[in-house]
Amino acid sequence: MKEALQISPLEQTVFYALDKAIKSYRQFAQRNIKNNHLDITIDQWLVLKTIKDSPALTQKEIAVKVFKDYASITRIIELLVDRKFLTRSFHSDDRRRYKLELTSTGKKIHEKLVPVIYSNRKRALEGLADKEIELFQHLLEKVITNCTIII
Amino acid sequence: MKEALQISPLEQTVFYALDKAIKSYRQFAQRNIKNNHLDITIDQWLVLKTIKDSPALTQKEIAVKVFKDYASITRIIELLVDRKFLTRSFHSDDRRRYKLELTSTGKKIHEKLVPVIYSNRKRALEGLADKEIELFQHLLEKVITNCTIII
DNA sequence: TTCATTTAGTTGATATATCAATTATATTTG
DNA sequence: CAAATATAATTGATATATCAACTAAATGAA
Repeated sequence: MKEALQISPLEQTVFYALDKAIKSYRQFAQRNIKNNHLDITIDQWLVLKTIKDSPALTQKEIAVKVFKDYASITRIIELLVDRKFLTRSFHSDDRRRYKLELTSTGKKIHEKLVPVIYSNRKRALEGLADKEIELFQHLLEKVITNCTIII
Repeated sequence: MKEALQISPLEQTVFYALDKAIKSYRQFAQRNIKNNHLDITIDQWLVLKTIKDSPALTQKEIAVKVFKDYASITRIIELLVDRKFLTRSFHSDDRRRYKLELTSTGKKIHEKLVPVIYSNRKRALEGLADKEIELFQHLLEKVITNCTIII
């Protein structure tokens, strides 16, 4: 009996669930941010937070850290500057680089976002035991490794 | 002792790993598609496959099935038609709808993609036991549920 | 010191995501 | 039947992802 290579229905595949899970979380998180009258996207928040935590990073290093493309970082930073959350000035040592600093508005919105993000994460993981969360993270990292191996 | 609400470093959060996992998989899968000289995006493939499996769906139903926005489906279908993978004609019963059909080129590329996708999924899950995959899926669905609850 | 190379970042083109507004057709209701 | 409403799909605007080509500054070697 010959068997054709079968692709299972989308709904049954892990990667469909993976895609759906991160999208659901993003929609959920963005909705909560909006409901708190904070006008910023999740990706902008990620970059803002990264700069706050590590002000000395280059844009490339930021990109690696948040797992985004260099070009995306350029554009997100542009928007953050437009929205007055960031200032960009030349770096004293290396004129190819920029010095990025949060404005007081930037610091304020960061501060207001912290509890929202915190609660988002908590609610999204509700009902999972600590052990399960640990395992979850482990499984995700396994997939990341599998997909990143250079052959 | 007062304790500030602490947001852990990105690298340690589940949602960072979740985002990174699906992005890694997508990059991995897209690279393999390209290496097999198949010129199609993953999202286009998803929509093409869905139409092949369920030719009677409306675009809205397709959107729900692949967890994408209606507008995105319109545009992806537009591209699939441009690339001659699909034909679009009016539906006989309801003139608001379209009848979508794979062309022979569309069927061919679908057929060629099946083993590639199959191998992508397999390789991305290498080293995970069946039980672990099951649990993985279960955890993902839990997150999806948590983020989807309407309050 | 000059030229090649590397590094930091930008820009353009195309694909996708999201939200809101809009069009065209069907359906329901008074 | 006519008006109101619902449904299928599109369109415009803006944000992000990806890839390739490009600019400018720094570094390194001859």
